[in-house]
Amino acid sequence: MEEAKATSNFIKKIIIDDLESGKHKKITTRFPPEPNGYIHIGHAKAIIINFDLAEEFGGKTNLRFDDTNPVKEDVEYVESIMNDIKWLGYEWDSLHYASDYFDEMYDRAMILVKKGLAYVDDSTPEKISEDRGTLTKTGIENKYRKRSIEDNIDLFTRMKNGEYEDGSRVLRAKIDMGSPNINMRDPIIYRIAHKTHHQTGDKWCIYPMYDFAHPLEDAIEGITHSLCTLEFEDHRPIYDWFVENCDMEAVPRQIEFARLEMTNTVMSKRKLKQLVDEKVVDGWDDPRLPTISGLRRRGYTAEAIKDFARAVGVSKSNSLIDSMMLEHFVREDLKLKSPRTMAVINPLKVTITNYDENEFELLEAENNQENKEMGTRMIPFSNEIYIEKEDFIEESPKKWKRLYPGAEVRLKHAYFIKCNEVIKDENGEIIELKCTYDPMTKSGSGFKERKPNGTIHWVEAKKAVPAEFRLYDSIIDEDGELNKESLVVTHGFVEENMKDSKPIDKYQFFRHGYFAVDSKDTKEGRLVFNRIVPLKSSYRMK
RNA sequence: UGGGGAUUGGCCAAGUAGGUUAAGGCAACGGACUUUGACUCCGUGAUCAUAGGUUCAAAUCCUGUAUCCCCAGCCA
Repeated sequence: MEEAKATSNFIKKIIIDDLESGKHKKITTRFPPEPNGYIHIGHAKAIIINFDLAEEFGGKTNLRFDDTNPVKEDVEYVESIMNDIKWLGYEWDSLHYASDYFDEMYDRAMILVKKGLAYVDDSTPEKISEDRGTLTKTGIENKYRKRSIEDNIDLFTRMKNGEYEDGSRVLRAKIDMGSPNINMRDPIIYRIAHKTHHQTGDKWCIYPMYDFAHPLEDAIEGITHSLCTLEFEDHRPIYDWFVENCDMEAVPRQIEFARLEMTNTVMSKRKLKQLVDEKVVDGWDDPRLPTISGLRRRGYTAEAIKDFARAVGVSKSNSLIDSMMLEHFVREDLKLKSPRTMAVINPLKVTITNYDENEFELLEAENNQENKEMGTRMIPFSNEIYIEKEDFIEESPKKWKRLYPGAEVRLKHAYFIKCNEVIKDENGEIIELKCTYDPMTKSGSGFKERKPNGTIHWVEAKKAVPAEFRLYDSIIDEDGELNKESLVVTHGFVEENMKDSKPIDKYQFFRHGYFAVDSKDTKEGRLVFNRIVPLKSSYRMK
């Protein structure tokens, strides 16, 4: 499709400025996830912005795992993140780990110590917090702040050598305890954690904090434009302070933008992890989650996600995107790519009384009327078929365009049928319809003498293949509570020729929307379909 | 009684060295078409948070006010 590149935005203007002024010849961006969970569509937005920007201006983009806190991280996550980025269709210029720079970071911290710009603080966490002051109360300097450079060199070296307990000491930057920006009140730059790191093993027992590590990582890699989300605006002064005082040659520039928020879903890693850990969902790739792996399993395409992110744009205002927008781009992308096929997700048996029960015929059906290149297929027809329960009603409302007693409708790709008799069980449930068909009305015959009361889909009963259908709804409702009906499962039938469908194959089922074969639960002889998105307003009665 | 951001139609979002009827997308609502109530096609909405000011002229400049978001992890 003719999607527009990201609309013009403030980040582009900054880049163009920096390029035109000669500040940079090439730009370099980076995507710096912490490997502490699976990435979601919000991360995808950041990935797309970073890669698209670099591509548009002839630069490059690095992937860097910001693994400065071994307590929360795991290799499982680094693998899933790489996999998801590739699936989105991006290739990073080079791969890095913040932990690759631990030696250099330590040396740079020592530069700070030697300049008298960092000190070892022996205070308890509680004391540090107390001395930091509050939003309206200024912070106060403690006695450790006055330690000599020699003592600090010695103490910091011992910290690194593992002579102290976790939490007993920290290294702090000496900036300004009286700053109105709390983040500048002598931020902690190293903490002690005797914990095995997933990349560096037991080499280190002190780990750098984000505020210190991130600007150095960017500078070391020669990142020119370091994009992050709005909550880091307050951190920009620290970012610049470390780049300058650690004598970094390269001077990266931090630019903040609003994170993606969407209606009816959960976009916080913490909450997603909770849903996974408490087994409320199937795993990080549950089709109801906005994780990349969940969206992929559900059947969303990378193209659709990219088109969506580009359409949403980039700005600095906190916004809540209507998830209808995402659904739109998924339908748009699938429209010409997926075959239209018939599936009955809530079957009602129909016997065609004037069709010979020993007879059998094959009808030609187009795979996609909007994309003739997809060709045609042959589908069986006989005296026994299934139609959708919802397509029959005993008392027809005014604008009902489907079947009811006495009415005639077209079976898609086949004949007109007319309902003559309704069969119910002892509970009054409709279990079968007796209909007659009109051979004159065969699809493609050009029959025009009568107009049917609509067109409905069906599958031939004797050869139909059983399948399970999973219909998803928002994981949370309007009140932000967990939606207990976020998954509805039904059992029905699909066309015979779909029995060899492969996981992730996508189809449009008439009136029900787009479906993908589930990649986890579809096994030999068992077909499971995830509904990707419903068709727009498909069942609404005007 | 701190600091940093934001505020353009229901949801996003262009537009900011002031100057014709304030782009576009999503949603909604009409109508046409239709062998999917889909698709497609046509049509419909804002004076730019608010109050003043500067100007021949302001969403764009100035001043005040309101509302929302972020910051007091040895998380990122």
